[in-house]
Amino acid sequence: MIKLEKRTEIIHAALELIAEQGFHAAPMAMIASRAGVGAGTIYRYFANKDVLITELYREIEAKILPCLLEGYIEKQPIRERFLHLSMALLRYFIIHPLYFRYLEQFFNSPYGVALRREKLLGRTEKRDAYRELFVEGVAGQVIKDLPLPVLFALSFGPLLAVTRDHVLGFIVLDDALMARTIEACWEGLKK
Amino acid sequence: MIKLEKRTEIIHAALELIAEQGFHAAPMAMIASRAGVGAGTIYRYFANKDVLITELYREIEAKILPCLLEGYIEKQPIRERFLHLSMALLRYFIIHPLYFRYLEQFFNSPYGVALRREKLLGRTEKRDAYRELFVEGVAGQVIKDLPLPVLFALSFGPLLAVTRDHVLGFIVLDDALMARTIEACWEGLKK
Amino acid sequence: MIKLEKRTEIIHAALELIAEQGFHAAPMAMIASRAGVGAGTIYRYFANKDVLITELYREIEAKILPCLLEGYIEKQPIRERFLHLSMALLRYFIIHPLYFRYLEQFFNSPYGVALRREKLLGRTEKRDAYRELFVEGVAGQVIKDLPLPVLFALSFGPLLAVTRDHVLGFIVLDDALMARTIEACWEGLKK
Amino acid sequence: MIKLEKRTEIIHAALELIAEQGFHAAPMAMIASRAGVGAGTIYRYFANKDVLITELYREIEAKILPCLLEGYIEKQPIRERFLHLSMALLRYFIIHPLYFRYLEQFFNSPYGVALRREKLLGRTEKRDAYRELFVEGVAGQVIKDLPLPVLFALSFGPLLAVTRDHVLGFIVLDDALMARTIEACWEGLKK
DNA sequence: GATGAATGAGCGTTCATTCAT
DNA sequence: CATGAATGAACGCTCATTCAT
Repeated sequence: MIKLEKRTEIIHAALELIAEQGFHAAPMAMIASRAGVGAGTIYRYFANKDVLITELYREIEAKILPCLLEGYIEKQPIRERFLHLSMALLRYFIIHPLYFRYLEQFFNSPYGVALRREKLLGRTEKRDAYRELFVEGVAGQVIKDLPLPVLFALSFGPLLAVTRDHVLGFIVLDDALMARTIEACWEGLKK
Repeated sequence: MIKLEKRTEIIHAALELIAEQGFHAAPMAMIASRAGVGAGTIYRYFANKDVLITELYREIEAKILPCLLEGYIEKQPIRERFLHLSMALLRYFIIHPLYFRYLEQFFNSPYGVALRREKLLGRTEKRDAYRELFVEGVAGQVIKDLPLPVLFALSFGPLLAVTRDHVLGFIVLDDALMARTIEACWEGLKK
Repeated sequence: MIKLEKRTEIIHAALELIAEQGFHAAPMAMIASRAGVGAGTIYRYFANKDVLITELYREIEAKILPCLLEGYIEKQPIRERFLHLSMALLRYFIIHPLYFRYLEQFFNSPYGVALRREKLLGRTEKRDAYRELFVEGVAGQVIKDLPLPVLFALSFGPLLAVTRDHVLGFIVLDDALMARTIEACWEGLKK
Repeated sequence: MIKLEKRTEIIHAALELIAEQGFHAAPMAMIASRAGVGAGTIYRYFANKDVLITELYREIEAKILPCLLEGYIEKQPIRERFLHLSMALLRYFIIHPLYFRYLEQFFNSPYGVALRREKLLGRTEKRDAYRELFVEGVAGQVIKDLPLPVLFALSFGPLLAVTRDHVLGFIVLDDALMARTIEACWEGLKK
């Protein structure tokens, strides 16, 4: 369908420009021209720039969750589940560096401020998998008895940092290094 | 000297506006008016906005390092030195939330992109204290044998994340919680 | 015939939107959607927006004239004929406030500028009824010997003003008030 | 003072463009270029286009009132006062046709809609002079006992209509014709 | 004939920077 | 030295019109 193709082109052009150069390098006219459409055309698919930016964010997020949960076995021990989720997360971002960079830009822009608040409060499903893990782990005395935000910090802090380093080319995250990094995170978490 | 006072006022106005609302809320005219100077005056102290923003960044960084090293004893065991540096870092940001928020804005803006690259490559002094620590720790088999960027990630990742959570009001970082968080980081690092 | 129905729908949609909210609230796409047709379809019936707007004006005008002349008796005295025409005019606008509001919008828009010139020069039929009246009245020394535009002003000026007040809800024009208002106009006209 | 000159130039450019061609012919860039200033400069004097348009309206209005009341004698009979005010009004518009045309454009645009409502309710000083006149005249049985809006219509309706005709060149309003026209209005008003 | 997706010129507005005073 | 008025390029967005289907 033509309609969907154009929408896809626009979303993709926005993704590339913003992920690669940041929001300041992505005026609507440039998004349009990279997408190969007229400037006004964008507004047939997105009410305004805010909506385009947020929609793109949601699309990315919607793609991540299923990947994390693929092969995820609820009955496994907490440690194994943590390793699984984290490995999946790292792999996803390594495969989709544009998504990672976009998310970084998004959360550090006025567009993402409101959403960041939500996320930090742990309202989203993706984090819910982690959240359940942490709650269960704390209750079962497997994980340190620290406030949830601190547990999140101990997990996502290093994971996102190494992903950034990989994406920027400072390190090469192969499976072995990912595994060792995640293992280190776990050692910080575990009681 | 009048000259320095104006410079200081300008820097401070920029700090407040950017830290509190982000770059998009800090046009030069607003910085000037909050600083109590004419719009053109800023250009007598800073060649352009880029320079102002970067200069402010450097000033903040220059203030942090001495604080981290205050009471820092080179001869202490690696663990103690890590705890010391990290405690000092957290305390510094808790006391100076404006600086923390500015740094976050800065690193996630076009202005900070070049510098981020530098930092990640570990060229700056502040990180050098940590760097020495890590190099020494790896050599002495006290710290995991992971690439330096990963070690940085395991340390700064959680520390900056909990600081953010504190600044945004999601948790309250008192000395005890800071200590436990840093301890957890250490457990991730140590062999 | 389908064709005529569509044309009617388009004209009617334009009438409603423009009369109720003004030209600025009536983009072609909105007219089309209210008319239940495609945006491009309008251009099969009207060469462009200008033509649509002008055509709508002409249709309204064409509807008014017969109403004014209904029951109009050429042989009656001038005063009675003036009262008749004016009463019919007021009643028409009271019954069709959308037409009245459209005409107001139209004459005060770029679209109507050219036509206004025409009208003021007295080239249109509707005014011709009045015009004959005035010419005859002046000749017969029944009406003041003033230039035609002044006589038009003394008649239409108050009539349109009270209609506007009625449509906007500032007064309620019942038959009695209409009659008294028209009578007052006549007293201004008569010798 | 340069500041005032620029402001004046901008106001004047807006007045000319809007009075002569209507709002549609007066984009900010054109106002700026006719005023001989940069596009951004207008915004140093007026917060936005709305404000410019409204400010211009207020300036015109503020100039009219004193002219109407010059030589106005409260103690004169109602008829004389009506003739005085109306003569002054007509003369003012004849001398300042641009003002007249601007006011017409203004009141028939979204900008003036709110103000029109106010005016029709008779809240403004200028009309207050007329209003007092009418109230007093009705009470003293000199003027027809009609609702105020109708009395306004019988006065302003013809006066504005003949002014328009003059400004557009359909008639030439000399003092004699003005006097006769106003006299005719009075005959419509008086008991 | 009818459609509505696509277009792009043109709008109002912002803001980093300059320069006459 | 310091100023702040002036600038104009660039932004996000609208809408009359076209044209492939």
